[in-house]
Amino acid sequence: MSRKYWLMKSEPGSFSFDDLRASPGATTCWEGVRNYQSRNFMRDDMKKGDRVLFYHSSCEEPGVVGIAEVSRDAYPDPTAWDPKSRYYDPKSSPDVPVWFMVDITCREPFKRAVTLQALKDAPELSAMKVVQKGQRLSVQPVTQEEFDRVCEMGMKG
DNA sequence: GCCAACGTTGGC
DNA sequence: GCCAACGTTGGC
Repeated sequence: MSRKYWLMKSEPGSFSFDDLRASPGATTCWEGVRNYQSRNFMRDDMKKGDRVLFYHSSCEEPGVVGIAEVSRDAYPDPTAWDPKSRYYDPKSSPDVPVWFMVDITCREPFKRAVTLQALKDAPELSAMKVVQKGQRLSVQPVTQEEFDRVCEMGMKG
């Protein structure tokens, strides 16, 4: 089974790529996704070893800032059944979990962020969901070609 | 802060 | 099953 490629959004004000690097083992659980399509991608299609473009959203300069890797297959998100969590959702329970998460681990920061504008300016990336208007998925698939191209852009001096 | 686009909810 | 109301996302 071949490796797959993803883009995952995070607001740097709540969890940035630097936060990921500073986490124990440079690893975090991707808690709090409460969208069915994004959940399905994580639960059904993401596998350990898949590569991730880490994207900063809702910030001064939105864009891809580094590479991460899926380090654990999907498992139930326990914040969904914690009434004190901001991600609490009474639809989910330990017996019948509704929401799932994966773990991701930092691989490599980009030398230079690949801004949303730069993504939009690259004709070969025009099919990426992140450049399309009204596309709000926080977890989205990208092709290997798109992944490689974004890495190239982020790694050039 | 604004607002367009989208997803979810709930009345009917 | 329809659809209006509402909440959220996220760029600007």
